[in-house]
Parts: sequence; structure tokens; C-alpha cells
Amino acid sequence: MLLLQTLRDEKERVLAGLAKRQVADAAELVERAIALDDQRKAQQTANEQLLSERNKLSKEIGGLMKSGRHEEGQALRDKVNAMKEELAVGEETLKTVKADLENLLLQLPNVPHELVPAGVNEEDNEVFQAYPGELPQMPEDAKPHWELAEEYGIFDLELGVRTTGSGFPVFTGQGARLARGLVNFFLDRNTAAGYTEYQPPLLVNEDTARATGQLPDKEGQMYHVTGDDLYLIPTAEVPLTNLYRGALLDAEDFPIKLTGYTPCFRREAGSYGAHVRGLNRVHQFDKVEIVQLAHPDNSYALLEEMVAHVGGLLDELGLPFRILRLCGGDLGFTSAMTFDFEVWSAAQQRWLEVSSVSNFETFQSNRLKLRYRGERGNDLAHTLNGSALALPRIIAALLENNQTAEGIILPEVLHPYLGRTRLERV
RNA sequence: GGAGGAAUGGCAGAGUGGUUUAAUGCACCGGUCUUGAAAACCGACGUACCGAGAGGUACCGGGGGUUCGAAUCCCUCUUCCUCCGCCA
Repeated sequence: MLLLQTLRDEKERVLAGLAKRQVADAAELVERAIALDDQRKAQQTANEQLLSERNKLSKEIGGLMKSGRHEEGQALRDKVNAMKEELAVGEETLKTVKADLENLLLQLPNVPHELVPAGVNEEDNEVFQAYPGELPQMPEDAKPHWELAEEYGIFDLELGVRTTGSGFPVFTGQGARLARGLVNFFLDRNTAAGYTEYQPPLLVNEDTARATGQLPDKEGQMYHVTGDDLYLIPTAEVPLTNLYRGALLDAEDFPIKLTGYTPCFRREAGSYGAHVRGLNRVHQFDKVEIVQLAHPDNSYALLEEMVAHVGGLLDELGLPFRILRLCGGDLGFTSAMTFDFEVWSAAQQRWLEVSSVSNFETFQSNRLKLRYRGERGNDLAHTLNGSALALPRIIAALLENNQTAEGIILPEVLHPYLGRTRLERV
């Protein structure tokens, strides 16, 4: 959530940024927010004057009653009673204005960083780091991963349909082992890089989902457990970042680095078509997430560090990838800058997104009330996160790119995790 | 799921209607003393909002109520503890 202070002090930058996102009525929304905040201040000041008066008189009444001057006390009592109506109305008004302001602010997405390119959709994303050299070519008869999955017994979509519905793959045999191995590999690399491992809850409450920005913006994308009013997490970002909700840190605590493996649940409402076959888009998938809480002065250096870390993982897996810097139109609601990692799927002849690394600046920490003791008083921290990594498309790319007549060759780093060097047909 | 108890500052812990601007202790920070440290002593020591400032307001788990006035009384929710039941 954007700060009122930012809207007031940096209106030009905010409007220019929101224009990059194609927010049509940005100027009007910002003006309305400022007007509502003016109204809030005026009302609050008026209310507090009344309260101050009341407190003063109440004290006097106490003194009068104690010293036995009941008549004078009663007179003051009547006076305070007369103020009650005005106070009640004032408090009701303040409540309404605050709620209106809050609702308005919830509608405003984050302001993109200056370096974020303008653009309408994914076609306008900037290729930040192209794949160096020629993309690997596959023979004509190269198979997509959903065919390989059957041949190698990696996962079964039909079994998932029976137990749950479409989009819930069941990993089987060496496929399940591959998934587990990848999770362990990622966690080991992340913890070696200084991230502390957590196993967070997979269900979160409404406050938690709102603090990282999933609510109200993405309500329809999360599974909602209505019986207990909880949400299945769409990413470990939600519980991990919320571990520090309401925290007041010291500047020297930064950076705080967290990692965690969780299944992720996404309704993916409205998705369909040829590009969602196999593991390309599913409702439940495994992901290892990295999160950083940072001092505002160096959060972009840490974003670079995270990008380098994720790139290192893909290098180790031997997967060809490129890095995109998302344009304003493709940027997530809460993000100020996002890099997407895409691996090349040789058999499908297309790029698959496997990681998204973002700096949210103070957008989440404002909702989280995540602060640190700064040089100029308490200030909001910056939050960042990224996938390191999401499994399904990594598995798809590994299967497709490494298929040979002798089986699917596993990258060397995975050998100890799977206890074998290649996957065999079943 | 049932019964009972509890929730106060970083921590411990007083406070059951009005000088509570929350006692006291510990911790932390600054200072005096000391070659240095410890001890002792002195001082400072929460958060948010409004205000140019002086200052004001709110906050004792959350929400609501009673009252001129609520940490304190009432209702409600949440969480934790003890016991019982169930259970991977």
C-alpha cells in the first residue's frame, strides 16, 4: 500500500509510474486520496480537541466530588454530557473517512521503479539478460514433457483428476524422487547462501493475505477455506514475509534472509488453452522461495544479488535461460521491479517462466507494519522475494532438454540427490 | 469438543473506578567514579497519529458497552496455560 506521504510529496513520480502501468484514472484516485486524508486530519483534530476538553473536565469532577462539592460536580457532569452527541458524531465521521481512504489506497498498485520500461503486456518486457549463444536444437521427434512423463513414469494427471480434479498432478516413482531431490537441492543452495530455512503454515488468515497484497487484489486466485475462513497459500512469500508482520527491527539486523519450501495453490481462474498442457500450469505445485527484508538504501543491490543467485541455480542445472525485466503493464500489483526467469523448453520451442524476483520497496511493509529504527526515526523496511525455484516447469525443461535414446540425463548436481545419473523408461 | 485459569512496556511483575503523565525490579543506552572493567550512584528509557511549535490524542490481547471519567466493571471474540476427551 502506498503511503499518503508519498502521494503528497512525490505526486509527479507516482503519476508517471502509474501511467506506466496503464492505470487510467490515477490522477483522480490520487487527488481523492489526498482530499480524504485532509478530511481525516481535520476531523481527527476536532475530535481530539473535544476529548481533551472532556478529559480536563472529568478530572475536575473527580476533584470536586472528593472534596464534597457535589453540586458543582453535577453541573460539570451535565456539561460533559452535552458534549457526548458531538463526540459520537465526530467519531463516526472519522471512522467512515478512514475506511473510505483505506479502500481507496488498497486499489492503488505500487509505483514502478524508474528503470521499469513502459509497456502494455508481456510482449513489451525488456530482455535484461539474453541467453548467450545459440539455443539448443532438438531432433524432430523430441517429445514434450507430458509424453515423456508417461514414458518415464514421472507424473500422472489422470490420477490427480480422480482424487481432486484437473491441474493436480500426482508425481510417481522416480518423478516423486526428482521433485524431492530438486526441493532439497534448492534448499541446500539457499541456506548455503545465508537464507534461514522455515517450514511455514500452508493456510493463512485474512490479515496475513492482505499484508503481502494477495487481498483484496487476488481474492479470486486463492483457494478459500470457508469453514474456517482461511486461505491456501499461493506462494510461500505470504507466510514467510508475514513472520515479520508488526516487527520493529534494528538497522543492523538487515538483511534478513528467509527460505522455505511449500506447496503452492492457485485457482488459475480463466486460464485455458494449449499452453497449459502438462505441468505448464497447474493448481498445486512445489516451490522453494527466498525472501529478504532489507534496509531501503541497499534493497536494489540485494535484488541483484537474488537475481544472481537464481541464475546460479539454473546454471548448475544446465538449463538455458534468459532474464526479463517486466514492463509496467506486466508488473504485479505489489511490485516496484520484477525480473522473470525463463528457461528454454527445446521440445515445446518456447520459454517457460520458472522464477519471479521482485522488490516491493515499502508497499508490503506498509501493510505489514514492518519497520526498523533508522537514522531519522522509525522507517518502513523494504521487502523482496523470488522463486528459487518453482518446480513444475523446471521438471518440464529437464525432461525435454535432456531426453536421449539412453534416457533422461540428470545434471551432475542432482546425482547425489537422486542416487542415479539418469532417469530410465518404465 | 468439555471444564477451569490467564493475557499489563524488551523481560519479570504491581495496580480492581479519579494526582496512573502505569509502581517496582531486570535488561538496554548516556554520565559520574576507575589505569581499564565490575560495583555503586545519577540520568534517560514505548508506539502511532494530529500540530510550525508549545502541546494534544490514542494504545494495558482484539472489538463493543456502562460511566462525567475504565488497565480496573459488563458483553463478546482471539490466543496461551492446566485437566479431560479425541487424534498423526
